[in-house]
Amino acid sequence: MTNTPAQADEAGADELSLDPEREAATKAAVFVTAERLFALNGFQNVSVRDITAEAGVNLASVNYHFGSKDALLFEIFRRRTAELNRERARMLHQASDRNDGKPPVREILAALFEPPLRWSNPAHDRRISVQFIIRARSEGTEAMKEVLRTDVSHLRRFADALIGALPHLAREEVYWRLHFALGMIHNNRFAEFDRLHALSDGLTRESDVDTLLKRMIDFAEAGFLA
Amino acid sequence: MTNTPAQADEAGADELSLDPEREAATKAAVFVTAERLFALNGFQNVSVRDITAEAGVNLASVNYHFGSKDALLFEIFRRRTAELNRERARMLHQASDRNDGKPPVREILAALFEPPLRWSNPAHDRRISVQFIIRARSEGTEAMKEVLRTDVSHLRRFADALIGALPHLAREEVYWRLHFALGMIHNNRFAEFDRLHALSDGLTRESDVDTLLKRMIDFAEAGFLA
DNA sequence: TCCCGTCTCAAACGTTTGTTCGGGACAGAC
DNA sequence: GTCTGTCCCGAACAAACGTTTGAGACGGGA
Repeated sequence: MTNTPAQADEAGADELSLDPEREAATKAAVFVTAERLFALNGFQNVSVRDITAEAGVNLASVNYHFGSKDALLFEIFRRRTAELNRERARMLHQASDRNDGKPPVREILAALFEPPLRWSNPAHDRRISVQFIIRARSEGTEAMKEVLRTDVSHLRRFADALIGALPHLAREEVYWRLHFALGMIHNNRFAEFDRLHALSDGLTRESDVDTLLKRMIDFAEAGFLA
Repeated sequence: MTNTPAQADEAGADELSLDPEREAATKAAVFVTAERLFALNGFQNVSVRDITAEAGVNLASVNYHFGSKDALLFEIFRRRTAELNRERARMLHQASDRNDGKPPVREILAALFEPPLRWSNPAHDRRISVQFIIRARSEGTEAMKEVLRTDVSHLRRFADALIGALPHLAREEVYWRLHFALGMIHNNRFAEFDRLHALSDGLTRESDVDTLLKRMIDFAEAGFLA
């Protein structure tokens, strides 16, 4: 019973506490390496051996520190989505403060689009995290999809804010348009940008994040105000 | 050398010819069963044994008729995307004829959205095919992604038509907005609808395809005309 | 010094995977 | 009848997979 700290760790650290100081260097190395490989190559195309080999740790480290491969995947998923939702909520809160509790559509969309888009900047550390989150939406474990299906608490405030900003629209209509706007984000994958690049004969460039953000907000705002 | 018809078949039937009469019943059974299982459970989560067991054929049938599991996947992908592109091109052509070669944005978007959306109707046979195609975009083989990245010939006519309908817009802008509109389609997955359903407390219903189509076109048209 | 909890290690386990093999059934041509 | 090509079958193969095991290294507290 001495060689199973994964379950004890789960019970102890209820909150998402990283504590880089105290945490074992091996566990952190597995975490970041796994996130990168999963994001780049897909969940099923990366084996535990690939992770541990690239991280320079022992094969058994994954099961020792995380319990299983799926549990490792789920922990990365939980931490990154929590960070993203926190940042989005922070921006929405600021927008609400700036507008006496009634932010306009444009600022609500900015709070929704800007965090993942800014993180997608090639210079940004979290570029990989965004790709991981997007991938989880289609390739995720059943546990992940269960969360994605049922846990919509982070979207409630955005839906309510949009309903408040569009009082003339039926609530049903607002939900659908939020659904469409979210789809625009999930389409921000490597392959989709490559297709766009090929279609436009190199006219479109991915690098300019601020311009892309403005384009997305313009498009979605017009859709909401239609 | 007698037991390898897969390669000879590839050379012989250059075009996508099904010929249900002449084609072996086993091959057709493998094809439709594989498509359904792949679409429902994901490419990597379905084994050759799952397919052959459910289809009621021998395990070796996949390799005998298609060469390999990946080749089977690719053949399904090629046939279904070809059918989808053909239907879209047909609708765009009709819209062009109706408008003296200059169809408006709304009809172009209808040609883009309507085929996959109408096929997604629960009553429609091709519901599975649409899910397969959507899945190929994120879980596909490297061969599929290569096609998705480079082969954009089917989108050329849509991009040109949109540029013609929006002469005041910069070409670059049109390409980006087409990219956004396509993202709205790819978001039409089971899990995404479930999330929308949970978020709206059951206010939104998936079943009504015509209403959804109108909503999507309204949203995207406003984005293009912004 | 001894003990104990934490962590790492090489090695192996059992399962599942895609693929291949040889044989045989069946039908049409000669 | 004999041959030939097509197709199906059970059986096996080698590889890769996630996971488990038992032992050992290390360090702080008694």
